[in-house]
Amino acid sequence: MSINMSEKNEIIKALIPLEEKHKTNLTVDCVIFGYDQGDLKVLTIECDMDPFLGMYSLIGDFVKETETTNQAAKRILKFCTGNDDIFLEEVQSFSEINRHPYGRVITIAYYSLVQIGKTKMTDNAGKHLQWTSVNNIKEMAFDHKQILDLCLFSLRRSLRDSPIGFELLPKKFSLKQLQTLYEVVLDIELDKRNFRRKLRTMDILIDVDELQQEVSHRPAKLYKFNVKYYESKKYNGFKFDL
Amino acid sequence: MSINMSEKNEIIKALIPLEEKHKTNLTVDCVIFGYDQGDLKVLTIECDMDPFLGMYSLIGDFVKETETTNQAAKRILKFCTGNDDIFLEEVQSFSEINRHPYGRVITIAYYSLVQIGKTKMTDNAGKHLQWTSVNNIKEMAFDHKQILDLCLFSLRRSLRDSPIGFELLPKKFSLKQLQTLYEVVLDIELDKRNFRRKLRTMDILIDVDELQQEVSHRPAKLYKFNVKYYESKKYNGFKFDL
DNA sequence: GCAAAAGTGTTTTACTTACACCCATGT
DNA sequence: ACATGGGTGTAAGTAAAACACTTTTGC
Repeated sequence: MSINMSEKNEIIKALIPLEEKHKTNLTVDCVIFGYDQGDLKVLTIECDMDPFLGMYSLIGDFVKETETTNQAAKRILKFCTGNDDIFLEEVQSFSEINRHPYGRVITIAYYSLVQIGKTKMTDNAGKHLQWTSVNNIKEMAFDHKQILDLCLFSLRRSLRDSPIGFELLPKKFSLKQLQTLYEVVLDIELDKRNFRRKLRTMDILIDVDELQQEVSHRPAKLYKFNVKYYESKKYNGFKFDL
Repeated sequence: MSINMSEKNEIIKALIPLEEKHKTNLTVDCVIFGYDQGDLKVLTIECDMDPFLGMYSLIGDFVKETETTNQAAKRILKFCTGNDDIFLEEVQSFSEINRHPYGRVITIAYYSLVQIGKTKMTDNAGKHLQWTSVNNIKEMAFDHKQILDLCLFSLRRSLRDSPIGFELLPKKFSLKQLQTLYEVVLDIELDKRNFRRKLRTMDILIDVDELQQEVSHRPAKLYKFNVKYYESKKYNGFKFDL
């Protein structure tokens, strides 16, 4: 006696207890942003799934029974970049019925910010990871372009009202680097003197008393973000705002 | 031949195809805010599940195979309030392993804003729905207090930078009503004249040329929110900000 | 000494805050 | 006429925007 696939599925469904009936496939997808030489990048892989073969895809995985969605996202980040302790923020779920060719898959989108220099890219599992300029991505597999766009929107919003830009820069950076980051990601122009004054009055940078190396012009002073000071101030009515 | 429950579960698990292995129970939970006489309220039911019996609970349900999470939330809202077309916003997922006594259940939290006067409370399915003052809720079933707190945080943020306060008021309202709403929800004091000037310069209210009825003092003028005008302006660099 | 980017203050303008009295209605 | 909340403008202070030249380094 043999049964076909859809008969088998029917039998399985009948066996599954009531409280299992509503179960759904749940994944997380990570928009991993990096910043390099005036260019906002996102970590992509080539999609190996049928109607989207070869297209850019985000990095995601199923949420396991023993982990939270946050832990799933952190696991993916660790896998892709080699780092724990990465800035991570949940953005939104995506649950259109036919968003995935395999069947119903609901995903929760996260974005994270990494310093490209600190990531050891593990070209693992045969999948080729690469940093792709956000501006060069016109389409992606599944609904991943939509996910990317929303995460970018969310990043832009957060960039203005919390000090997360530093997550994309090396620990020590020049004021010019910081300003360019803001200009590139937000797609705006900033006045050098006003930008610097604002940072000065916010008082969240530490002058590390070092200079840029190997530039063919006057080297800039380097600073680092004063995390502790900011953390202590932010619960005392202080508002980051750039 | 008879088999016990855990044996049965093992058999079922073995039958389930690979891509089903990661399936999880997914629900949505709705924080339905209403505003009444200077008091922010939330729609609650009594929990009928064991360790939380009798405690306040949010309203939620499983996400069905044929609906998006948004549609699930809208279905719940329709069921509870009788209305479609309700302001609805996804906030965050909650996925702690043991957040639910039945087993692994991941939920996506939504908050929505309704005009209490417009809701026909359907005390359906034997569950008693009631409006409870947010300030009176010290604990809730499951992790629902945490969900409520986060939704309230999210509401407060949105209240300042988008014109959603109107969703909680009747179509026609006085400036005082609007100001009190802001004061109550944000827990701040506002200056009457400055508040009014700000609204005047934003130019998003229409004077409906009616007066308050049945008050034992000088009746206030009534206004309505100029949705169309706001929608046309917001893509032209205009920024709501209160 | 010249190219290239770093660094630095002042003035104007717009926005925010603080504040007190008269007005319209019901009783 | 009085109690109650509705309605209005101005002045001072603070934050944002606009703007140009000097300094340091490598070549």
